Amino acid sequence: MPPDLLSIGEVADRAGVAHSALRFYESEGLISASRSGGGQRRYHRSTLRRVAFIKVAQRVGLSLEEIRGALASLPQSRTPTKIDWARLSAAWRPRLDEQIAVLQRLRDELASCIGCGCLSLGACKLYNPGDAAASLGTGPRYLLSDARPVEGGQ
Amino acid sequence: MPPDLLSIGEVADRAGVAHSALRFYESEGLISASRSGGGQRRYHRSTLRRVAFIKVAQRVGLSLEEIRGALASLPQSRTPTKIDWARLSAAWRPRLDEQIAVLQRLRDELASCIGCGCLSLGACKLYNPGDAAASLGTGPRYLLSDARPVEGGQ
DNA sequence: CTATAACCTCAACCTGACTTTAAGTCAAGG
DNA sequence: CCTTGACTTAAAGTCAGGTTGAGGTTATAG
Repeated sequence: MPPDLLSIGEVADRAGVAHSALRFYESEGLISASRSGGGQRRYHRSTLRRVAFIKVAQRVGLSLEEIRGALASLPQSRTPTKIDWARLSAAWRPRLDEQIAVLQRLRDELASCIGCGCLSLGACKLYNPGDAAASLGTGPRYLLSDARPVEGGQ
Repeated sequence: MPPDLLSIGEVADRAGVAHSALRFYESEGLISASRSGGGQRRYHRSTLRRVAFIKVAQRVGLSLEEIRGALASLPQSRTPTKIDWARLSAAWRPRLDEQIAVLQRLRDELASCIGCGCLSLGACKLYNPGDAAASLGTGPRYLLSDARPVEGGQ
């Protein structure tokens, strides 16, 4: 194996994603790889960080398409630096703030609604369509499973 | 039309959901309807509240399966009262609290990570797998679109 | 009585993020 | 050389939460 190049199995193990996911990311233009003589994928070490970025971005709620856009804004001419990555992830902050605010609003509405006992289509804010921030997306929701205790700030 | 019974179009209009969604909910056992002589659906008025409940529960992040479970705990012998509905939705509060806490933790980790500049697979909490509360689910995410301003508590 | 709007069923399709399967190839140890 | 595990491709499958379409029926206004 050429120096400093990783097989798909190594990247999968180290980054904690499935082989199939790496191939899928490649097909979606999120990562890339050179090939060995026999046609096997060989990843640059920086791919590890790229994949890690993808995973964190997903936690924040970005779609793969948005992540692709973010990754495309990285410099192509050189391996991205810490500063490049920090710039990208700093952009997530307002997004998280907004997600939190949406949930807090919902919680508050729920509290006042249970308090007043209305729960009616006409009068109740909860039933008010128009807050299109409603959906948390389709698909399986493991949102609340296995949430880690706070265990003290970093 | 028999008194106090609603057609699917009326329910769809008043509850703000598509006809197809109502049929789908019925197929999933979330709502039910009697039939007219010609086989058209006739909904009891309480179906409006039931559908409203489904929509709010979805905002909170419950799957249709969970919602079906919650609805199944309602009394079958009588039309549910405000108190019945309030009891169900009160159970959402801790769930929302937890969702908010998860996002706040993520935001805090992000902040410290940008501050320290690490963003590395080994050292960075952000890249730490094990917080399985990661996913917000697959599918389209309109989480942040059209978030309503707070406009004063109810 | 007729036009037409509203309704019916059933099957197929959609999105997103992957995983699974089938059938075959490559790499490394013994 | 042979075996075994890691790898290759392409296509199909999965899940949730519906939507869309075809082909046909019912309800109601005029």
